[in-house]
Formats: sequence, C-alpha cells, structure tokens
Amino acid sequence: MTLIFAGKGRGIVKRQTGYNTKQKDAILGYMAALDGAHATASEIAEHLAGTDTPVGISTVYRQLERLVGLGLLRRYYVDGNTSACYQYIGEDGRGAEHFHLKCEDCGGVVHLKCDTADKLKGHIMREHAFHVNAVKTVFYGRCEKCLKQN
Amino acid sequence: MTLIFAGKGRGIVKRQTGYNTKQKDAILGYMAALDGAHATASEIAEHLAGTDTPVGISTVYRQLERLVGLGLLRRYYVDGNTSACYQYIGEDGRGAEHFHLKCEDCGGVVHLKCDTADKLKGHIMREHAFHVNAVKTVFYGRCEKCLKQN
DNA sequence: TTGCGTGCAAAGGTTTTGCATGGCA
DNA sequence: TGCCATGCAAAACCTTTGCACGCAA
Repeated sequence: MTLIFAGKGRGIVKRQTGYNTKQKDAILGYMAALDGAHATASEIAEHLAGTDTPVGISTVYRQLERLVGLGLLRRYYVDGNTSACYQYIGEDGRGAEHFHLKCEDCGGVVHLKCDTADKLKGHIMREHAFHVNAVKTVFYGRCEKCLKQN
Repeated sequence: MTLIFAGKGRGIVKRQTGYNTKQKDAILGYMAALDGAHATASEIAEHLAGTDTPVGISTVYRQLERLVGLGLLRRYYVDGNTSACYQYIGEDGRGAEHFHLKCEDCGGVVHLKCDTADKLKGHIMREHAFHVNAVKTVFYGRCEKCLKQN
C-alpha cells in the first residue's frame, strides 16, 4: 500500500504504509466511522471482537502506533485517564492549516479559523524558534455549552 | 498544618492539609525547587532515594494526589508519555500557568512563557466562546535544533 | 492516645516485547 | 518464496489498594 501526497511544487511524496491486512482495514475503518470521536486501544479491540474480524490487542497497539506515524490517527491523553485516546484524522488531515479546540467535557471538536491564532504561530516561530504544527495541535478546554452547564 | 489563603475581600480561607511529615516536606520541597519544571512520580521517588529522606513510591503517589487537591501542584499528561507529570504552582496559584511546546522529532518539551500566547487565550475566550486550558494544551511541531538537522 | 501517614507487597490496568505461525506481495 | 504482520503469552510499567506499623498532634 502506498499513500501519495502532493507536495508544494516539489513533486510527489510516496509513503510506504506496509502490508494491507484485514486487521488494519478493520481498525482504520472503525476509527474513520467514529467521525472524529476518540477510542482507546482496548475499546477498539473490544468492538472488533464482536465483528467477523477480531484483532488481538497487541496488533491493535502496533497498528495504532503505525497509523499515528503515518498521520492518519492522532494520539493524546485525557487527564484522569491512564489510557491513550486515538482519533481519526484522515488523509486530508493536512489540508487547511488550522487549530482545533476540543472540549474536555463533551468531547466536541471545533475548527479554529482565526487570524490571532495564525499570528501566534508566526510569533512562536520568530521569537521562540519553534515551528508549530497547527494540524496536530489541539487546544483543550471547555466549550460555551459545558461552561454554562456547570 | 493549616494553609491560609487571602480571599477577595471575603475574609480568610483556611484549608486543612493534614499532618506535617518529613516525606511531604521532601516532596513539596523538591517540586518547589524545580522552578516550574515538571517531574513524574517515579522521578521524584528516584531523586528522594538519593537523599536522607527516601520516600516510598506509594507515599509519593498519595501525597501528589493530595497536593493536587490542595492546589499546590498541577497534574497533566504529555502526549507520548504514559506517566503523569506534576508541576509546582505555589500557594498563590497563579504563577506557572503556561503552554508547552513539544518537538515531534526529539520529543523535547519547552515551556512557553509568552504574553502573545496568553493574549490568544483571552481572544479565544472572548471571540470564540471557548475557555482554553493552557496546562493541558500542547503545541506540537519542530524545535530549532531538529529543523536544522533536516 | 487517637488516627492519619508510611512502607511493603500485591493487585489491577495499560502497553510493550519475544517468538512461532500465518498471510500479503 | 521472502518478509512482514499477527496472536499468544509473558514481561515491563504505571498506579492503586490492603494492611500492619510508626509517628504527628
């Protein structure tokens, strides 16, 4: 399997993604079907155990790690939870460079299209010598709805 | 032991903090000496094992949980690390709130003490109705060193 | 003296690894 | 066919918990 990414006038970038196995398809298919929601490794394994393609927990971990490396999934930790959360990004995850806001209460993800945030990215690059990857960076906090409920 | 907090014209708040033990002093003293940097439970235990007041790992965990509850420490997770990070805040509670920058190449974490970032937090709160949790938010990207190497 | 804090050991969970087997290309 | 991926089991961790003992107040 080969994923093809269009570069910025620098031609084509091919990334080897390894063999195509039904286990990998099952994992990626489930993650994509979650539509932005996250799942833990054990949740994925439990779900797949109820399908016609059950996948061993170690394979789940190994595939998740690989998919994170390929940029198809994102891994993060939610405070108070010892297990890692995985979320589907998709192959177009590179496209529009913008940050995300994720509510720690309801789990909702909002796209932040904002000049101020873009300026901060430039500021960090110039003043702090750090090139921020906006796609992978998520602002955690609480959305308006959840703030009002508490 | 009783900590006294000055309220906003609402008088004095006293918080019971339990017994004063040398183990608690050792943990809190070490955290305060880190000057805003973070440490994991095992790092704390390892450090104290080399002093004249070694502290058992379970006591470290129990004290850390208590100190977080008292607001003297802050707990958060950094992606790619399974263990929790603890950070000294101090009795004024205001000091150390800042974002983190994590390099996707070398894994290094840098503390971002930056007015521009603080302003963005205020902007997002006002204009996007989202209360950003700076402590849990990590900017991913590439640090200067790794940018130069590639 | 009372009861909380401590340390040890064990348990519970998550994640990683070794190794033989199975399956993709 | 040549490797890579898989699955099982075991190991390696991180964190929590039970229990007897020690120590602060």
